[in-house]
Amino acid sequence: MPDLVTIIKALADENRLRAVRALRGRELCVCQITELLGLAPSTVSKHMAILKQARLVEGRKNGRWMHYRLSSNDTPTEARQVLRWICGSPSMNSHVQQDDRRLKEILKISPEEICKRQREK
Amino acid sequence: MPDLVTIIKALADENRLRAVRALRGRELCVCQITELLGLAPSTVSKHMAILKQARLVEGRKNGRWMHYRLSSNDTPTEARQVLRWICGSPSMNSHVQQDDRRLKEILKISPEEICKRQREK
DNA sequence: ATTATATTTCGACATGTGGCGAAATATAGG
DNA sequence: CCTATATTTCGCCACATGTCGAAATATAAT
Repeated sequence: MPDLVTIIKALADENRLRAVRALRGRELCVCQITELLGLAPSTVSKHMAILKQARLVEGRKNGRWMHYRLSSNDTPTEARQVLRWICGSPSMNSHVQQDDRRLKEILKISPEEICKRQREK
Repeated sequence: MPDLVTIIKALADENRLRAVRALRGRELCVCQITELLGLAPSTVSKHMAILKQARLVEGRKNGRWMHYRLSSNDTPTEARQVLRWICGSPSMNSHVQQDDRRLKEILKISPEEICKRQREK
């Protein structure tokens, strides 16, 4: 249903690309992505909605937490191809290596702890 | 040199996508693309400049005519992959089939004739 | 040289987009 | 039921982007 332009527009933003890349091989909840990108939760929520509308990611609600993952079966062929392309692309942008490192740290602590810290700021 | 975001942003526009698709397997001059897209020449020129900066197309000047083609050797790997993807994607947008038809008509007449007609409007 | 003309650059404008904070929503836990 | 809280929606703002027409540029033709 979402055509090629919708998919490409969804990916034509640095932060959304970083989010997509962070979702390789795992689910992340909004607060984790927020922590990685350093944006307001409302902004991250909007970004994820755009990715979801393009069928690039899927959401799964678990209690108060919303988990996002790269979409799999449901995905149009175009989207799946481009996801492989983006996740495989080594020189995506200047954040790649730093994001990988930061994400490793983020995954060490629980989402609860992340939210708590974010509240305190 | 142009990173992934630059390339994707260059493609995140309906008219630029149509232009790229029209360039499969052939060169086109600005007036031909202008005729296809139905935009002002200055607008088309700007679009082509954006595609060129992302190294998705190359320009060749021949007299007063500027010919654009999909870039080949010079292209970064990312760009070449995504070009294949876009040109191969069947359900790109609602214009695909109509564009293919119109382009066939446009190629029948000479660029000189196209420019003449455009001047008269 | 002067004129014609294909393209690009420039200036202006309307619209789209990314960002935040505040308010709304939904759910867990007392 | 009431409070706490993770996320989303809404309203707003600054800035980017697509578009055009006019002016500038470069080249062909007379």
